[in-house]
Amino acid sequence: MPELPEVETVRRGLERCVVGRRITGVEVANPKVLKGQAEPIFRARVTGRRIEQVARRGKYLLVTLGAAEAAIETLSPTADTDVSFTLCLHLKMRGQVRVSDAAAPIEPYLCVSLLLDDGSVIRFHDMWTWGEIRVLTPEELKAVSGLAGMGPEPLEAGWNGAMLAGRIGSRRTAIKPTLLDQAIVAGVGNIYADESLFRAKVHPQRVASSLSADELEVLARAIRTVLAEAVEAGGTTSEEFVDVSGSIGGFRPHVYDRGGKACHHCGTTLTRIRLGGRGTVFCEGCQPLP
DNA sequence: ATAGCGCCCTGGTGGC
DNA sequence: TGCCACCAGGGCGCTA
Repeated sequence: MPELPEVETVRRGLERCVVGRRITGVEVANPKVLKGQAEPIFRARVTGRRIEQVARRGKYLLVTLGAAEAAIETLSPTADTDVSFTLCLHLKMRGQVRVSDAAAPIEPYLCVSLLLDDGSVIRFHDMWTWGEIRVLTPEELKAVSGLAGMGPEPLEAGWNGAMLAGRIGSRRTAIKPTLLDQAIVAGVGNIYADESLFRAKVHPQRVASSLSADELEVLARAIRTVLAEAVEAGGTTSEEFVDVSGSIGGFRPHVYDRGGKACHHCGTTLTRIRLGGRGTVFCEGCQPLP
């Protein structure tokens, strides 16, 4: 569920709370989220390092780690002190990142804790354990397949209809599942694909390559606007998403998860279909097929 | 090359 | 009322 706005909300929270802090300890409660990275490697690469910056690429959180502190270095003999490591996180469907006092009660489904030098703790929770948290070298980071082929950031300068058109090329798939492809546009998931199509008044089953340049321009702008509004609101309102302090977001979708309810714009009952294996909600009144 | 599907996982729900 | 089958869903990797 966490998409670009939710991941960006978490990024901002981490930037505010943990940049400059040093990681003094690691607790792995559920190694499944390490996705095959050996626990001693994870531990050694993280321990003693300073959190330099927190970036986001699509739905990935990328935490840059600085040099290890000499005193702690000796406790981590396998740590490669010459390499700058990146803590690479993906929340997938149910992952949550929280920052709290180390003495605060532990929420359910805790997977990894990173203890910090000011007495706080970063906790990674994931009910489904689909999420990922690994510490990677620059080479390993480049090899992350999802990052390597990722499409443009829709909130950055240069994002427009022509860029979207270039990514879509001659694709014959429906526009909705096309928007979910991270190689087309970074960070859009099921919620914001539906919301963007609704805002752009584009039917989700339109063949992607059949959209005109004008329609793609409107759609590109709709994606940007919807994502920017959701970032501003601190992410979508859902029990499944909270920011680093545990607060839910303020963005309320117009169509997502509202199948069978009235369209906010025209009152038509919203239609729910399955498209590319994903639940899809749209308004037949506002988003007609041409 | 590209599209579609199964897989990972577990809480909530609808049906019997 | 209780139990169980089934559904949701991001992204990777395999298949056709």
